[in-house]
Amino acid sequence: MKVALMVAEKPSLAASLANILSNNKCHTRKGFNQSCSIHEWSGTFRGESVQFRMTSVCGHVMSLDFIGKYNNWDRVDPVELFSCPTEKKEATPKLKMPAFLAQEAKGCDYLILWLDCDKEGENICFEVMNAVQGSMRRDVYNLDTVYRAKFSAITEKDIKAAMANLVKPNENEAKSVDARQELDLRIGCAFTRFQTRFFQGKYGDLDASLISYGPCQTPTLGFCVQRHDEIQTFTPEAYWIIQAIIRTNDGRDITLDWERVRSFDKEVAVMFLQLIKEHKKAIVVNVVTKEKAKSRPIALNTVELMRVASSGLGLSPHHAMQIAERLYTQGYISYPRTETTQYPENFDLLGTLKMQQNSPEWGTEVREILANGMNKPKKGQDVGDHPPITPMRLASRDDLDGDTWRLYDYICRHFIATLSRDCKYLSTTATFFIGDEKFSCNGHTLLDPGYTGVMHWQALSKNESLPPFEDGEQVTVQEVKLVECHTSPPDYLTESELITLMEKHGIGTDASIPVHIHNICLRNYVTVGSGRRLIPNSLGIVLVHGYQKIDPQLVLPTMRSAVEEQLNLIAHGKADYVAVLQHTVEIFKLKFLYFVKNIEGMDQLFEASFSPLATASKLLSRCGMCRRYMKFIQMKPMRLLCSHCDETYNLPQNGNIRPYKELKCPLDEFELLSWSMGTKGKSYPFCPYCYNHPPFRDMRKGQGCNSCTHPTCPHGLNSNGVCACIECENGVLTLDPSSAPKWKLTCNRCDVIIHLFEDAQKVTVDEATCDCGSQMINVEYKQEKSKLPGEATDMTGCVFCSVELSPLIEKHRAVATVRPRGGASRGRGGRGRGRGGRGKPKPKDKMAQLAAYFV
DNA sequence: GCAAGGTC
Repeated sequence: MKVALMVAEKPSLAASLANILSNNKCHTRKGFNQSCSIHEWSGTFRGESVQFRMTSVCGHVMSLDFIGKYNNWDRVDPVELFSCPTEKKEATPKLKMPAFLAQEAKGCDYLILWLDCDKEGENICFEVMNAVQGSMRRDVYNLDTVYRAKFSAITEKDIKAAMANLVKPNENEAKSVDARQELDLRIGCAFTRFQTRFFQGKYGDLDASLISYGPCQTPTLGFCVQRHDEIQTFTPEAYWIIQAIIRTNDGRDITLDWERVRSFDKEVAVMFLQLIKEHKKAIVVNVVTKEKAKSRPIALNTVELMRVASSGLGLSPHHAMQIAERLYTQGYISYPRTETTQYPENFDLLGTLKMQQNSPEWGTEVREILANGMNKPKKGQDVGDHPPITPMRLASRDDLDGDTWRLYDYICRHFIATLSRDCKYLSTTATFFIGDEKFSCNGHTLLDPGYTGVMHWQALSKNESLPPFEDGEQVTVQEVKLVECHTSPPDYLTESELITLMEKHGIGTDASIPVHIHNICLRNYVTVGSGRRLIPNSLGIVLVHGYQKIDPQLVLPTMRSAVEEQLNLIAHGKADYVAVLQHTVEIFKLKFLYFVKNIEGMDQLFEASFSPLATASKLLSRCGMCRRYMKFIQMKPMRLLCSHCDETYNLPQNGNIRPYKELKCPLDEFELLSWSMGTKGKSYPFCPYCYNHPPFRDMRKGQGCNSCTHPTCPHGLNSNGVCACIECENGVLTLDPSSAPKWKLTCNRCDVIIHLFEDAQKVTVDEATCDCGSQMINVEYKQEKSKLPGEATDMTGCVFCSVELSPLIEKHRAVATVRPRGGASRGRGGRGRGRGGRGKPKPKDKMAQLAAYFV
C-alpha cells in the first residue's frame, strides 16, 4: 500500500488535523526526538487506498548563519558580512528534525504539506522537502509527489475541503522568506558588531556588553525615545477655563462646562467672565437624551491579550506569553498565538460557555446568558491561522497560581463577554445660556450593564443622572470662576501603546513582538517603570539620536515595511529573488559604510552622556551592606569605594577585574568579581569584602574564592577544588568557573594552570572521586561545538585518567607571575618551589606520572 | 557575543 506523509507546523496542529482527517480513528506513536508524534490511519488518496502518516516539525527546521570563520569578531571586518557566504544550519540541533523527517519519509510515496498558510509556512514547506528528499520513494520535485494543503481555519469543513483541493507549494513565497532571513542576518550582525566594537571599552560607565542593531528592535526602541523627546521638548502653556456652578431646583450643585472649552489668552477669558458675572440665572435651552452603548469586545487574539496583560495585569508581554503557553499545554486554553478575532462558523460556543457555568467566579453571569440566550459575537477578522483564544477547560482559583490564574481569569471573562449583550445607557446633555455664553453638563443612566457584569472593571459608574431639566427653565448660578490650568506633557509610552504602534507599522509579528520588547529591556536601552511605561535609558536615547543624526532611516518604523514591500515583489513573482536581494543588500551596505564613516556624530553624543574609560568610575559590583554600586577607582592603587558606607576595599593590583555575573558571596552579600591575568594567566573569582577581611582562620588577606573553605558555597574551594597541586606543596588545583569559555584549573598557590575543555558550555566538579584521588569533572558542550569523542554533548571523567578527555587538556605555567597583593610572595623568577623543587612526593604516584606527561 | 522568524 502507498504511504502519504503529511507534515504540520507544530505537534498540536498535527494532532488536530489527524483527528479531523481520520474521523478520530488514528493510531499515535512518539517520534524518536520525543517532541513530535506520528498519527497513522488508512484512507483513500487519488482513488487508491493509502496509509496516511501525519507528523509535524516545530517551526523552522533550518536557520541561516554565516559560515564558521565569519563568526570570529576579531578577524572579520563587519563590512564583509554583506557579501560573505552563509549556510543553513539546523535551527534546533537537539530536535534532530531533518533526521526525524528523513526517517518518517522512508518508503513514502506522497508528501502533503500542512504548514501554516503564511509565507513562513511556505518556506518551511521547502525545508521539509529538502529534509525528505532522498528518503521518499520518488523525487520530491516530481509533480505527482508533493502537495500543499491550504486551509483557513482548523475546522472539519475547512480541513476536509483543503484535503480535497490540494495545490502546489509556492516557491516564490518561500524565496521571499529566504531573502528576509539573509537581509536580517547581514544587516543586523554587521551593524551590531561594528557599533559594539566601536563603543565597547571606550566608556567606563557604559553598562553594555553588546550594542545591538536590528530592523525590528531598533524602530521599537525608536518609538520609546520619540515619546521621551516629546516629553523633554514640551513647554507647558497656561490656559484658562470658566466654570459655572448652578444650584438646581432640588438643591444640587452642578458644575457646567464652558462650550468654548478654554482660552489661551487670559484677558479674553477675563472679559468673558465679566460678561457672565452680570447674570444670576442660567437658562436651559436644550436637553437631549440619547441611548448609547458600550460595545462588547470582539474575540481575543494574541496582541490584544498581551496589551491587556500589560496594562491590566502588569505582566510583561514576554511573561504573559510564557504563562499562556503553559495554560495551553495544560489544556486550559486554546492555542495562544493567533491573529484571528472571529470565531469559526461551527465553533462550539455553547459547549465552551456551558463548561464555565459552575465557576464560583463567573458562573452566575454564564448561567444568566445560558438562560436568556447567547448574543451573536461581534464580527472580527479571520486571518486563517487559529481560532481566537478561549478557555478549553474549567479551572478554579486553587488549580492555578497567582499570575497564571489572573491570565486565565481574564481569558474566561473576555470569552464570556463576547457572548454577552452590549452595555446600554441613556446619556443626557443639557445646554444652558448664561448671558450670551453657552454651557453644558452631562449625565447618564444605566439601562443594561450587559457584558460589563463579567468584565466588571469596564462597568459604568453608578447612575450619574441629571435632574429633569426642561427647556426654558431658569436655574440659579451659584458661582462663576476662572480657573488657570497648564497644558501637560504626554507620559512615557506604555507597553500596551507600544504593542499597538508595532502592530500598526508591521514591526514584528504576534510571536516576535514580545521578544523585541524584551530585547530592548535586556540590552539596557529602556527600563520598565510604574504602570509598565517604557523609559529610555541614556544608552537607548544616545543610540536613537545618533541614528537620527547620521541616517534617520535606520531607526524609522517605515524602513521595515519598505523592505517588506521589496520582499512581497518576490513573493508575488513580480521580481527576481536574486535581483531584489542583491539590490537591497547593496543599499544597506552603502548605508553601513556611510554610518561607519560618520560614527563620530554618534560618538559625540556618547561623550556627552558617558565618561571615557580613563576617568570613569565603572560600576562593577554592589556593596553587601547598602546594596549600592561601589565606585571602581582605576588609578593605582585600584580599589573599590562605597561612598554610601564610606568604606574602601583593596583589589588585586594587576590584571583585569570584571563583574562575575552579579553573583553574591553567601557570607556578606557583596557581588563577586573575577580577577584575571588574561586567558593564559592566572585567574579566580573573589569577594571584595572577603579579600580584605578573610572570613575563616585558614584564609589569608588577598585571596580569592579558590582559597575559601566555606563548606557549601558554590564558588569556594569545597565546590571547585579538584586535587592537590601536581607541583607545589600545599596548593589545590581549582576550577575557575568564571573563566568560561576558556576554562582552566589553576593552583591556588603556585603558577600551575591547566587549560581544558575550550568552548565547553558548562564545566563542573563532580562529587565522585576517581581512583587516583582527584575529583571527577563534568563537561557539557553544545552539540555543534562538541570536541568530545563521537560528538557527545556531555561526559564525566577524570582530568588525569580518562583517556577520552586527555586530548582536551593542556598544562601550562601562568605567563605572568605577578601575584595579587597579600598572596604568598616568591623569589624573582618565581620558581622557588615549583616543579617539585624540594623533592616532595606527589600526592599520588599516578599523578606524578601524569604531571611528567603534561610537562 | 550579532538579526528575525518559527516553536517547546
